Amino acid sequence: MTDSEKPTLLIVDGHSLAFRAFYALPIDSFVTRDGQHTNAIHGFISMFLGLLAKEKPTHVAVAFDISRYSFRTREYPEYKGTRGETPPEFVGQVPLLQEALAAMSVTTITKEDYEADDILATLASQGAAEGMHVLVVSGDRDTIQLVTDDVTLLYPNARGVSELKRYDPTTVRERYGIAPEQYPEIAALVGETSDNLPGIDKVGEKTAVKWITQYGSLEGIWEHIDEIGGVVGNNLREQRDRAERNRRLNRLVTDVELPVGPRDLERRPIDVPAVQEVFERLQFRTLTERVLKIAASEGAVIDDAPAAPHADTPAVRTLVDEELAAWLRTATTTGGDIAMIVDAPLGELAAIGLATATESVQVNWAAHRPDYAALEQWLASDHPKVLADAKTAHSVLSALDITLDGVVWDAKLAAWIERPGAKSYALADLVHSVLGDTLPEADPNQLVPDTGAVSPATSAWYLHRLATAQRESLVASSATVLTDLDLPTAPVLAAMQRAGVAVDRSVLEALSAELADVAADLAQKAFAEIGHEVNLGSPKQLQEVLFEELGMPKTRATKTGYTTDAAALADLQEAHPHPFLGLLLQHRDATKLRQIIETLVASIHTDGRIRTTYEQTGTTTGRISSTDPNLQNIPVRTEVGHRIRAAFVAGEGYESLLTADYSQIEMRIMAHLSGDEGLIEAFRSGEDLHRFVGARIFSVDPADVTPAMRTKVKAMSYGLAYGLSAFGLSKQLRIPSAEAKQLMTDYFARFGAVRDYLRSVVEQAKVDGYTETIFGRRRPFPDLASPNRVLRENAERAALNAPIQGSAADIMKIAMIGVANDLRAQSLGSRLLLQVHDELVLEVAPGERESVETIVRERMGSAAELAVPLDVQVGVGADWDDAAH
DNA sequence: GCTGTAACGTA
DNA sequence: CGTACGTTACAGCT
Repeated sequence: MTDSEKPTLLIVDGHSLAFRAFYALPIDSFVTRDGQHTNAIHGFISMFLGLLAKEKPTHVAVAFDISRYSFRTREYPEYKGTRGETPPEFVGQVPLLQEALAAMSVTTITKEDYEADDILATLASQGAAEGMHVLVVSGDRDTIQLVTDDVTLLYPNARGVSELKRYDPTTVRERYGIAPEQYPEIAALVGETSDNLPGIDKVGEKTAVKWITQYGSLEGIWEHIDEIGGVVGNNLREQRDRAERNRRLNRLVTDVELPVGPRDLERRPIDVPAVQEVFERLQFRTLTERVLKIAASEGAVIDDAPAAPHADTPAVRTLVDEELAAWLRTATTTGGDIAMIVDAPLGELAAIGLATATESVQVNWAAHRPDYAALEQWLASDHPKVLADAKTAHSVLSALDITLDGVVWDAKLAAWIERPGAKSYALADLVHSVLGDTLPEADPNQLVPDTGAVSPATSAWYLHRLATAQRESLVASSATVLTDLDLPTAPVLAAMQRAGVAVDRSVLEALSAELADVAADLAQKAFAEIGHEVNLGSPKQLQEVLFEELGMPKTRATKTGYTTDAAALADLQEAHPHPFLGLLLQHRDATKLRQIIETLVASIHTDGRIRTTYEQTGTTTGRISSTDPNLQNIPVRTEVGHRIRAAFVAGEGYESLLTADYSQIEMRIMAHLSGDEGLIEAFRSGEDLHRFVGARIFSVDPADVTPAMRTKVKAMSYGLAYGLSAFGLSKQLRIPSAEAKQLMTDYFARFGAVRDYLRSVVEQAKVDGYTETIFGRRRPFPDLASPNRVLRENAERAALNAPIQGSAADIMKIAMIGVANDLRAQSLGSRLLLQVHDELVLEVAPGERESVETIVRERMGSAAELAVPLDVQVGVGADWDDAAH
């Protein structure tokens, strides 16, 4: 019989692999709607399916421990005694995993008084004896002893369970320098911390391997025990019983009495309905598909009817004219919210789906049909409406001059507020994760995009159910954030997107051409310095030039080599000056700016305006982001930056641009939240912040604070809210780390409450699992409990920043809502155009400058009542640069 | 054509 | 070993 004809028996230690998966996968990304954690199940099943596909076993079983007590704990009660409590999130996943395996027709085996590894050992030896090839999957090193020519061990590496390392006799010898059956003898001498089995003092792997190699076995060592000298020799003689006890405990039992033998474990067809039921409950989607795929390839019959919409989905009626008016009359008078899907595939309204809890109707939009009066009236009314994406609905409808009011819920915003940072807030994904129903999705490859997808009316019906579930589960503070902050912000953003901002194309084009010349010139000079051409935009080619040809010292490592970023090049220039470096930096600068300008020019609409899209659910902190193009990162710090901003102008029919920004809003929030008397006084005094703080820290008069001192204080202050370390501060300021440390010490000596506050934020977040802004916006931080130090410390810095950045974002939203309301209430023609986190840009209609300035100052200044004033800087000018102060 | 990485623009 | 974003070119993949 050749190897490929041999039956293959796959046996898995369920507990140890599930536990590995538990720590490998983010716990918060795998939770069902009723709070059941599933990350261990998901990770295990995913790994298991991979094994089935790759190894194609003919026989399969998964073994589980029954409890942590076995014959080993009876012999040695401290066995595995160092292991802490099982995490509560892991508890409960094991029975569900066993259910899932049962549905997949996989035999699970347990045995009272034995550990799973003993079951593996027994089945492995029986399987090998019956001529099978055996694959043992376990995260316990003791299973190395099972490896033979017929038994291969698959052992998870440090990265979790996605990759398994294969151990056959050769690889065991390569790794440990001994034969597999000798491994437990090594382990007995060295001990096993995770099992609470101390070994011989001062004996590590090296010594143990040396002795076993020299004397063949533990028995051999005992025979020559008096020949071994030194301290380790003494230790060995004194602690011999430890090694002998360890060896008794780590010997796996190969004759456990089991209800099944290897031949009984032949793979059986997957129970498709059972898999669908269990996986549905676990809210697994991609895994279900993977299992069903396997089932299909094995010939199982699958119910491939179109993904079953919920059994109670009401029939869809398409309404027009009087029918529509009548339906709306009834639906609005019967009370209750109406869910609405605004279907606009290419940004243009195609249909509207409406639903109550029991009915769903559809209005197919046809241009120039006159009879939408009842619908439009209803849309503009305050009858409560539930949406899936309010901002888009406002955009689409306002383009048709249709007013939308009465929006009381937005499923997308609600889902984001509950869980910022989630992968998707698309309706189908929310319906799946919250309700457990699978909405058929449109096939993006199909020419007619709608085919296969549910109708807007049915979507609306699902939306109704989704919103009902969300309203029950969303905590009160989050519901307030939705109602008071984000729902009213949506129409403001929609209007800003629609307005766009006028730009002077010729200014941008001239600047672009100028920069192109500069860049070409710099490139030629740079090439001359090194004697050949090179793609200056390719980090890879640059590394070749810098580190090979020019022989410069290596910089900080990246994944693909060594960094060539601006900071590193500046460092290189100091240590190893070379004209190429300066030319390269200038070239980078010129091409980057030119590229930004080109992107802007390419996005100018025919009316001379640029329109961005604001993402209201794109951040974890509560900020808004801007895409396509991003108008929140237009250069400003350099001379060219100012010239770019000068190209943003007031459009036709408007007299100027007005900019209004909060000065040092994050520092003010820190002063408020920390209650630091010194910082509060700094802001109340009206003195320049950094001068005031510098005077305190360096014990001088404010007038005597030098520019150098001010720079340091400024970097320190700003860095605080980001979790800056002394190391980072010294790096940024290019000062010795001792000086940076001293600076931090002096800072906190004067402003200690700030440090106390930042610490308390992290402490509280560790207790609660989330942070909160002044207005109650939450951000979860699962990684604060991570055993991985890098992950945990990253989370700590993000956590101390979140309430500060998030509160600033909340304040700006309140201000925007207020400004937009006042402009409308006073019937002004001026309008909001841009938001850049702490800055607003408005387009001022003729004669409205003073009114607009008053509104903006008032609304921004009073958006929150803090312990310190909110300072607003206003400027007006013909263009964005001119308007900045 | 898609995806990951490095680099860099803003608050 | 400083938070939050989005965009680009390059490089390597399918």
